[in-house]
Amino acid sequence: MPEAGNARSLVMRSRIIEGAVEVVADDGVAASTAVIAKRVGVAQGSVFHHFETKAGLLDAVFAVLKKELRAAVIADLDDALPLDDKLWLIWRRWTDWGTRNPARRRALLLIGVSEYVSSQTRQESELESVVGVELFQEASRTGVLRQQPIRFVGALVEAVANSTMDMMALEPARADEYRLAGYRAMRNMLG
Amino acid sequence: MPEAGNARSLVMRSRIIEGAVEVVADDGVAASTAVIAKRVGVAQGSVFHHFETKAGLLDAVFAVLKKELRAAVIADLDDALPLDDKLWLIWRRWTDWGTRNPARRRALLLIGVSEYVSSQTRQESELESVVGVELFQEASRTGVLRQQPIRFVGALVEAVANSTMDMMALEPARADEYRLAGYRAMRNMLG
Amino acid sequence: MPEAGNARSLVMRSRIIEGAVEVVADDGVAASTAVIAKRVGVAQGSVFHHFETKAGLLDAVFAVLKKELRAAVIADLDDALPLDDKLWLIWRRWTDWGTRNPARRRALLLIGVSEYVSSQTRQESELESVVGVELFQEASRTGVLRQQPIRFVGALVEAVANSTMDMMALEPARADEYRLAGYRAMRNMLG
Amino acid sequence: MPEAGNARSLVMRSRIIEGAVEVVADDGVAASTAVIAKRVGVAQGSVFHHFETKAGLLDAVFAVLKKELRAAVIADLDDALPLDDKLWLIWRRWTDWGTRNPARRRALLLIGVSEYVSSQTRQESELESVVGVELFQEASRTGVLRQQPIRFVGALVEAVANSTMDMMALEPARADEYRLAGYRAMRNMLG
DNA sequence: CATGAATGAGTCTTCATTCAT
DNA sequence: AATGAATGAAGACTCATTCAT
Repeated sequence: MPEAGNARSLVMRSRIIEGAVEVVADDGVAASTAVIAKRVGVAQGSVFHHFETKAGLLDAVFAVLKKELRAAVIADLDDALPLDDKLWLIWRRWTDWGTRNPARRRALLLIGVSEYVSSQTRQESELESVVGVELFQEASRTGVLRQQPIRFVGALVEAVANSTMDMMALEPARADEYRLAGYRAMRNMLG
Repeated sequence: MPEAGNARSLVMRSRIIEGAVEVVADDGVAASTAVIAKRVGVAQGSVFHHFETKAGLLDAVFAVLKKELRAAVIADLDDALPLDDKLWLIWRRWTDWGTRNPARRRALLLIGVSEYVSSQTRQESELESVVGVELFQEASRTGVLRQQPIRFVGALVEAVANSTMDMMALEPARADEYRLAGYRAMRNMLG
Repeated sequence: MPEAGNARSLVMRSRIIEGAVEVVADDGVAASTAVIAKRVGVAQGSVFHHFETKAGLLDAVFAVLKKELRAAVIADLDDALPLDDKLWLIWRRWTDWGTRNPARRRALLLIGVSEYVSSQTRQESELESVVGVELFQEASRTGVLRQQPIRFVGALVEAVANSTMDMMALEPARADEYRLAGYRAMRNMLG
Repeated sequence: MPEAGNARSLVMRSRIIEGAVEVVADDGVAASTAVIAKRVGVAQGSVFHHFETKAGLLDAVFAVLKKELRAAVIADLDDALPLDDKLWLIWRRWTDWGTRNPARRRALLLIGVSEYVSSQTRQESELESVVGVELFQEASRTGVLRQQPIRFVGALVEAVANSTMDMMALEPARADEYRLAGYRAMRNMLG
């Protein structure tokens, strides 16, 4: 396991993660490490030079994708904006990310429901999300979900977002319409 | 492969399906057919007398659970009831089923996201759901989701239901509260 | 793992054990299970149908060889015989077994010093040996080893026997001479 | 490969050998070179700057330990001493070395029965032992082992010594007693 | 029909060794 | 000389599936 790792090593680590994203998106989490290695063009053993186990690799993939998604959604959010503008901006970025990175979205979903994510990573990624979710909770403060745990609100919003993105992927021609309908549904749901 | 099958054979088929439900709920879809056979108390080979492949078995499990859930939710629905009463009744039955059959719900979810479900079964189970979903669509006819495909509405409702049941399972002491909050959120979402 | 196992299965189990004996004698305990399977002419997986792990296999080999050696040495020992006649008979049978079964002797030795033998098997095989070792202890009752634990006496006798068999294997032409010299050395050692 | 090597290089070579002793004593000859390197605190690759192969390393370890044991046993032996005094002195030194260096003794034993020792090293170490063994042979000149090859005598003495040291290690409280009993047994054996 | 032994392709993982830096 | 990243050939073990009984 390279502790700090030189530049070349870090590049290789990233390449393996990217390969895993693609392969998992294609074949699910049951995809073999051999296929991942082949996709990246490295030796099988090299995968285990960078990640202790397959679980360690997929855990890292999950963490990376979560962080990436969060960054894409939250980046440079103007605090001065009205809440609704912020929510709509987040929604647009979120669904954009999903539309532009179908493989990443699919990999994130698949790994997320698998047993490959360590509870630590799951916890950390949940914690980091809090900032974004808080805005949705704020929006729900006058609705039927007031007094519900942030976890519940977050789960509901995420569920609606994912269903929306599923539709957008299914009918790209009407993607904009689905995005808006999904947003309004979510907005109404919060109350 | 017993096409129609005598009574004894059908019983065994059911027992294998039930065993698969339990094992998948415990160990995920990666559970081996050998473990399923052992749980049921039959020989490994017997599983393949009733199902051509493991995929065929899990496909059948999925179909059975979907049908069962649908039956539990839709059964004896009094057409004369006001729409909102019908929806609440459905919601209560749905979440009850999930609360009382955590293994079945988990198995249904896990198999549902796996590659073991044939597209035919997926299509059929979607078609069968239509009757129930129509009520939700009807409820959405004046809201932000009016003119959205029934598939979208259905997916949204299902997503909210599942998030609700997740919370109910997480904190059984507050299950009733989550059930109601989830229902209202769903109701608001439809508009 | 076949619980009782039918005749055919038991035969295969024995064949795998015999194959393991040969391969371990040739290549040491580091020999791969694949080579063992190939030597026997069965599929690799079949080895694990009969033995849970490689350790389980070698453990069984050890137990079988120990039991076999013991049987060959102790069988039909006339209690009426004078002690010295008994000891010499045992010695001859022991060294005969070693001479006639070089592979078995080598495998027994190699597995014995490896970490593949479970402590349970080791204990059991030690317990079973007691009967034979008691005679040597009896012979040592007037010598310098009187009052030493039977385990010590047993270890010393076994050590001398093995050194003797090593020499016999090295120079088969003088095997009889080494056998006798070894016996006398052991006899003197006991006192 | 440093042929002669400067001082620093020789030091490192020694450190690697010492690391290998410890690791082999702990984990057996199957221990990986990576673990050895880590124990020493050098890079994996560095091991192979000083030893061509793992076999080469363990071969060297074997030679070093053999030489060390021999030196500890034979050093400054007063030729004027009576034979029996010399033998007892050797015996005490031998068993002392084993008691004080359990890891070294264990490593020596484990490597000795492995396939890592080259036949050349084995031969050389046997040759060097001759000087010590000669004394035992001399002692056996009137006993049942007279006219037996020195190799046989040596093997027998070594076998008894090792069994003795095993017992000493097993019950340190009675170590002195076992040492003496083992010596007398050996002495009687030689005749 | 039921059984469970047998199969062999496939999985994750380890490790001695090489080599660019 | 020293490093440690990269390699790829094995290794132990799993498992869906087949088939003789």
